[in-house]
Amino acid sequence: MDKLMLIDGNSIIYRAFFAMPPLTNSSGQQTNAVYGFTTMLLRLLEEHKPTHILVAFDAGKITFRHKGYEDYKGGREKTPPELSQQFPLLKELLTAFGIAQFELDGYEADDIIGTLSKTADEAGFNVLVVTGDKDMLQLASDHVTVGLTRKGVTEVETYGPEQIQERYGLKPLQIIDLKGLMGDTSDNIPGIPGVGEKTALKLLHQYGSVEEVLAHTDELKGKMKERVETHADDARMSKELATIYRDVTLDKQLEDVVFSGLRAETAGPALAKLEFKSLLERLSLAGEVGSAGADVEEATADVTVLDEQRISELVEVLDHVDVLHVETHGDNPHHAEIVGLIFAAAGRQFFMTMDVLQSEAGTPVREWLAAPERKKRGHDLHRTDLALHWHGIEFAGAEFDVQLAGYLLDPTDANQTLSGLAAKYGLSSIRPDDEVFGKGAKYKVPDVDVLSDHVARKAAVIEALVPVQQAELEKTEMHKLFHELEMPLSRILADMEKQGILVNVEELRGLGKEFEAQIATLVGEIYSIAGVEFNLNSPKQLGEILFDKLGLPVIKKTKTGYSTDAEVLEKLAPYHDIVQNILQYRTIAKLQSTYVEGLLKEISEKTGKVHTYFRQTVAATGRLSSQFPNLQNIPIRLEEGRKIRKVFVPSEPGWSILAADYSQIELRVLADISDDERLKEAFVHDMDIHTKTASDVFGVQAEDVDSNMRRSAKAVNFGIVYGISDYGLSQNLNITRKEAARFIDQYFDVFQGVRRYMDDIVKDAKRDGYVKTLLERRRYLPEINASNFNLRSFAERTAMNTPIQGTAADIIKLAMVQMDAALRKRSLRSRMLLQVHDELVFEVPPEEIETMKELVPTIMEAALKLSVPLKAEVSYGSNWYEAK
DNA sequence: AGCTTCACG
DNA sequence: ACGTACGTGAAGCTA
Repeated sequence: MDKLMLIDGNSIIYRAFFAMPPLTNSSGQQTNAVYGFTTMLLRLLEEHKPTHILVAFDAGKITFRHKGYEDYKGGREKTPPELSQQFPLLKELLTAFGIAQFELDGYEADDIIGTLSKTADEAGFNVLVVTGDKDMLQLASDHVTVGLTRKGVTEVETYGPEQIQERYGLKPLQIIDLKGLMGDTSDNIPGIPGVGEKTALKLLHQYGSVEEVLAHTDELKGKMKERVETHADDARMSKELATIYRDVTLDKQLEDVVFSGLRAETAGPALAKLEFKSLLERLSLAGEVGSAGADVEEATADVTVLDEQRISELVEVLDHVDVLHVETHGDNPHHAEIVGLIFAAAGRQFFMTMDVLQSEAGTPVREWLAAPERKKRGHDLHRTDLALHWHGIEFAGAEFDVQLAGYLLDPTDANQTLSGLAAKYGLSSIRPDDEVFGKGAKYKVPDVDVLSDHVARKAAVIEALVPVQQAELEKTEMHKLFHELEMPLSRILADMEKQGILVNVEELRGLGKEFEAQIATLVGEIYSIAGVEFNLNSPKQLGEILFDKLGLPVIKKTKTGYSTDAEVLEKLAPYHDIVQNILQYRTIAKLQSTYVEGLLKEISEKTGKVHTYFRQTVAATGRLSSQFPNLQNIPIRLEEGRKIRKVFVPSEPGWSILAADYSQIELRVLADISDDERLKEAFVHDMDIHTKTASDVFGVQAEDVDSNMRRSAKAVNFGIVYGISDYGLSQNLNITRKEAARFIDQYFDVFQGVRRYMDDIVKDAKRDGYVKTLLERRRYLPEINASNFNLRSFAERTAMNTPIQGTAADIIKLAMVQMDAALRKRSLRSRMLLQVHDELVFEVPPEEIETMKELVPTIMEAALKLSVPLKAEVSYGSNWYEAK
């Protein structure tokens, strides 16, 4: 049976605030009311196990009740700041718990609760209303129970019609009459002076209602008669004020308040942030994995350290390996050392070092590692794969990676280490690696007993995590995304990285020579103009020269001093010749240090190639990132830098580099998810989207769009994708905020579907606490309801941007999985080498060029069916530069 | 280690 | 009034 719990947020937090002793977190923020509220909430969850929950808050200062009676709640003390500061904390915590909350301008929490309890009652729910306010007893019915807090908030006493009868001798609705007669000083409801609970009850037991009492004043006597007659209007008005309005129009449906248990991956951190340690421990998620926690302790008790003789003990149970963990050292997985391996199998744990694995006796284990049908569960199997590969050991069959699962469950959590995951899921703790091994130069592998114990704990935690995360992935509908996209992709990425891309070193050194000469000239000129030599790479020294010595106007400041970024320098260029030289120096120096010297350092001695590492668990939107070296930011916009691309060449003679990129994928995704007719039509006809936007926004024919209009429209389109703000657009276009705001308004007037999307997605985020992509990838936005304007605005822009950027990321990932399958199926020799967000780069033998020219864009365009076509453009050449 | 700058999508 | 455009990684300087 469905059970709805409706909580009167204001009433409970108020009571909690006054009932709880002051409690402050380490940053000095008082948290006692949130703590009291949460304690009560957790107790209610355990006791009542609701399927639906809503916490209602009062909104705005003026409710419809004030319209008839201006003094309503007049006598009330102003909310103390120590309490009002706690509202945002509570709202943030509720969001993290996955509990819906709601407020509506002009209405009190009572009315929202009254309305929803009625709806739910009619829909056959059992309803529990939780409040500190006796008025709410009027809501009770056969299926609606009212819980009143007693003694602060620690206990809740529940009332149905029977209990109300027992306590007051009244029907639930007569509570309103009771209030009408006796009033309520806390809400400044007058009632009849001199009539308290006792008298009011006596009157009601005799006459039944305020109206009946007033109709029979002749039967009353003396002072009482006089009072009732003089204050008849007060009584009627008081009754009206006390009546909870049960027919508010809400855009809140019962399905919006479904509660499917505390959301473990966000509830834990949110409680930790508030420093509610005792609650963290008693939290149901700790209970949920409590037995797993015990298993961790047990599993680590028995670790067998294998040598060449004893390796057979593991070989015998290889069929039953539950978890594999390879402990590595080093940031770059291509160069990672392997400290040791641990296998959890048949309730035992087996540890070995690399020399054992690589010995003759290790052969069956190596075969097991290489067998794709032998499924592996572990942490960061992508890294494991690469590390083993460079040690001459092949790896296949990754089935469940707890790091990748942790990332999907909360992509913004930077700590996806096992130690972090263990803490988050309330498992037995793992010491941080830094502490066990030491960090940086102090890194040292400890004795084998310490080491094997440490990694055994890791294996045990992985084993405990797998079922918990699997359940969470199912609950959040991300299991398909995980098993069918991210897990397969991790193997594909590893393959691309092992393959690497060949660098023409002579060509790169040649470019380095050219840059070196240019830098020397520029530096000489700059020093001579400045009249002194200084460190050009120091923004501080450069600032002193420009602003103190040469007296140029200060355009912008940074935290630490003058800003000297390119935007500032552009504005300073007219004032002094030195500025242009500095800009040019910056450009070339960047190319030299990052792209010539940086790239040279990353070329593998073994292969002569660069083997980047695509990180699959860092970007909050679902994108990949690239490291060691970053091959996703190789210059292209300026010709000087673009030349760098010439050094990326095919690894076999006669082959070509082929690149295919999506055209306007983010705006096409926006067209699809916003369902904006105009935007969709633009893509159905494959128009130049910026020109089309300009023509629509400025109301001119497409052929009359000049370059300035197109440039503005392009900036607006970018802004839309980023989560538009007038300020951001004004900065980008160098116009005033007002003008930018006008552009945006005009844009939204034309693209009304986009406006609706932007409004709706922010609303959804405020309600759910997260946004998602077309493939159900989630991103939680805990700050979406923050009272701090900056934090909230940032979260709102993120809410707008993430579904767009994230869906585009989903699409190209799908294309990569499908591309990999197609290359295999057709036994093509072409190799996928790089992904650059909306672009895939391959090396292709000559006889496959024609095939790949067709195949790659075809697969990219069909990767996911949208309501607008996707478009991919392909080109190829003898190096990456030529593939344009 | 944190800041500033700048390369990419 | 509030002060930013979304997402990354690398290099060099400063404290």
